[in-house]
Amino acid sequence: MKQVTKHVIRNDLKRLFTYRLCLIGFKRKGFDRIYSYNLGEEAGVTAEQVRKDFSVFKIKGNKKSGYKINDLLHAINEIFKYQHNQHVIVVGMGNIGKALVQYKRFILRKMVIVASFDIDPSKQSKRFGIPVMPMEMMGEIIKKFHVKVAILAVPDISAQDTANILVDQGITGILNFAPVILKVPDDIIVSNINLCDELESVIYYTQKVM
Amino acid sequence: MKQVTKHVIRNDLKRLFTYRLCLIGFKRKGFDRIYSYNLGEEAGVTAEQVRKDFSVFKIKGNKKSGYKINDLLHAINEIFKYQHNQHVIVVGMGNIGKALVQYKRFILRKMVIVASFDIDPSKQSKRFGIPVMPMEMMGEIIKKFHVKVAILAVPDISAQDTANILVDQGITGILNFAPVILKVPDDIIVSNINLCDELESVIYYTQKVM
DNA sequence: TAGATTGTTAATCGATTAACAATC
DNA sequence: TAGATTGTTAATCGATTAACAATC
Repeated sequence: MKQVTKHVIRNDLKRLFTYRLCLIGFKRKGFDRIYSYNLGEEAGVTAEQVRKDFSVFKIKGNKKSGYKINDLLHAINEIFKYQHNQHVIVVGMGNIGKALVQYKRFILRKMVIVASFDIDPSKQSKRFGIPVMPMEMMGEIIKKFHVKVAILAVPDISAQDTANILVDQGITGILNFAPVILKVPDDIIVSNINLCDELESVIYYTQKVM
Repeated sequence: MKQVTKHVIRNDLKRLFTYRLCLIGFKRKGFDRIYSYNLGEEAGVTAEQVRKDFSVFKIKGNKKSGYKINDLLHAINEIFKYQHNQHVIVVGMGNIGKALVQYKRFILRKMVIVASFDIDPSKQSKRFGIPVMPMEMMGEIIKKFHVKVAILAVPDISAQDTANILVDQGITGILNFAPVILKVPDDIIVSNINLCDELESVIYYTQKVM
């Protein structure tokens, strides 16, 4: 029943995020329209890739004058509109957890952290804009705020146990910072961020003579 | 001259990190030897993938009795040995920067943060085990500690300017947390971690009926 | 209209998986 | 030895790129 999940961000979705970032940049610089060639160059992909991606997501341009930046931004936001104002919880208030509850950009992207949890009672007294609660209150909060997604930032030894609790309480998506391959039912989405792996990779490539 | 870089973690390298994690787990459970099948199952890939990866990195097993866990761990560590005890700096001491300088796991993986930097003088008085210095001292520290890799955690508006300074000072690898596509010379390694994109992706897939 | 760009289909490229000989 | 597993080559699959007709 429990199964290893693989890594979820599809490449085309990731590129869509990148395009949005670039489009906001172009707009800020005063551009109104854009060609697949310009956007591709900025985003670090080919023009064909850009057109192909838009084609997959049914985003249309104009055969002569390219794409209107506002239309593209609107179309991309439309793809993600159901994700807006979703409630998220953070479990584990160590260094990473604390940073994430205070991370301003989630709000700008309309993702709302409603509560955080930690087993350590001394952390529960502290406040970072949102309350830090004991683990026992998780079920109640998940129900109250219809939370579907949790950020898991507990120590690696307790990661699997905590993930099991989250799934039992109705969480269907986990952004996991613990360096552990979580085993969850296969309808649960897990995405892993391993900061050590990321940093070590960069070091690896800088050391490597290419 | 300046060029957009793409995303650096090669899939096989990423899997190597995953294998290491799994192997440590197996070892802890008392295992001594392992088959490609077991490791694949634990890591969420096929047995063929495991054998292929080991083949690429010239890691040998035994045709009857599989792989010795200690040999595998040793071989994987050998691949990354030149990365050990590399010095790293953190630029930007906001939420993310602060969390990273206090992140214990980097040390366990033999990556050493030697200093951090922030333009805000009020942050420079604070200490998190390592000193927070004014940006002007960056060149000196980079030279003194032979730093090649920087973690970039400044606000998005200053990310490109800061990256330019880093490259000028001799940094060749950047782990970038700012939601910006950095333009750097093409011999510079850039890896991007975009926390909003990661969280939004998880939400996207949980909302999507599949 | 002529030229340039999109949108889509076909070709290519790379990565994963299958097959199987080698061999412990 | 017989059976099982590795290691590598070939086949498949999927993603990216090229080509080009449609069209503004």
